[in-house]
Amino acid sequence: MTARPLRADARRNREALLVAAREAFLAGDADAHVEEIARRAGVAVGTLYRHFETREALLEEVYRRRADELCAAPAELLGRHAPDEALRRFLLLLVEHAAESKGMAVALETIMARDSPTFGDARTRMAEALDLLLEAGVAAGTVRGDVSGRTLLRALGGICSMHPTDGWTDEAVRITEILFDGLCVAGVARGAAGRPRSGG
Amino acid sequence: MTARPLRADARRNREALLVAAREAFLAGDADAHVEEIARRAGVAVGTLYRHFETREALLEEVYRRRADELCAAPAELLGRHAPDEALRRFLLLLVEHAAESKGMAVALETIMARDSPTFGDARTRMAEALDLLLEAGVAAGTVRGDVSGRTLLRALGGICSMHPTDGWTDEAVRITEILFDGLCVAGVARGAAGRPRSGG
DNA sequence: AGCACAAGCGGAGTCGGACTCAGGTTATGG
DNA sequence: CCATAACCTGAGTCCGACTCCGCTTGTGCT
Repeated sequence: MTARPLRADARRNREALLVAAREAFLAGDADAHVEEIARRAGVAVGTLYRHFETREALLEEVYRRRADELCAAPAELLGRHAPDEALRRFLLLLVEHAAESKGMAVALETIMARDSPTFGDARTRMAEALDLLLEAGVAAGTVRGDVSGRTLLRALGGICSMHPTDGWTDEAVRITEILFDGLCVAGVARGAAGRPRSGG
Repeated sequence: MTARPLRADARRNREALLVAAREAFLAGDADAHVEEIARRAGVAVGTLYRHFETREALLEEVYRRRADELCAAPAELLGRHAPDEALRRFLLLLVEHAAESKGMAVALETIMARDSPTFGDARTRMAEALDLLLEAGVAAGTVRGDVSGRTLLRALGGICSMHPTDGWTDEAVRITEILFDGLCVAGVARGAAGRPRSGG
């Protein structure tokens, strides 16, 4: 149980592997070969497997770290905005991140969509981040209380499972706004972004 | 160019392969082995590969056929309901299909999410089916015109990338209703869920 | 500094699953 | 009922994830 600290070289290698993997995965090559990642990190595959159970475990660690970075946002947003606005901004933040980095899109998609228990951790953190926002909104009476962060996450996952067609970002943002509006309690919805409901 | 008709035995084998693959894939085992599928169809792998370029090509054909079945629904729904109601029913139809069959969920997810050009065809048909409904709604003035079938498809894909947790269906239906409400033009939205839209 | 040794590392080798191809089999048109 | 092209088979190839064990090295102790 008592995990003694890693030896210095081991810690360095572990970090190098994560950096290499992050480069490969977040750069969009979700099926980069382990051999290649190990080579980039300057170690052999054996070393990679000493640090990560499987290829997928490495993938998860990379995505989990990325998710953690994003999960810091809600608390900060809540400090600066009303709950519903904070929620809106966070949703758009995720979508925009996905738009600008194919890797992030794959990451979001993977974390949210996959069945594998492996991603449960990242998924849970992400869902909790959303719950934080949703609950604040419910407490303020501006957001409906019958949708869980987890469910919302799935819808976002779908939206983010993108492929950079021209104009994708616009549509993704639009449908995210629709989703957001639906989450707001009727009549209390903010009018912020000046989004005219276009007729047709 | 002029494809002469398949020999009788070849046609039979091809069909048997599709049946076997459908059983495997739609039953939820999205990574069934080719060997197994061939065995179930009573042929050898070589035969499988004579009919389908790759494993993924077979997968696609199965999913494409399934998608075609579902794509027949919109036209029929439009004949019996107002456009917005038809749209709503179709969205819920997809979600419910996904709920009752893990395989269909995987199918929807795969068709909608994957980057591979392989699924472009099925994706396009599905998007067109949605476009049909959206356009009818726009013409009737009840549905907004700034969201494409393709985009909607993605959001649904996310919602459907489910894993049968208890209560999933309820949440999926709920978030789909939210999405639907958002698609309706303000003030004209049907009253079903009792959630009048705020003017934006 | 020097030593003991557990932690760590390298990389050839195993294993499993998608895919191929040479040779036998069979539908089909004449 | 023959010729032949289409078809089928399944052992073998290829390739990528993962393993294993002998060698190397950081670390704690004297």
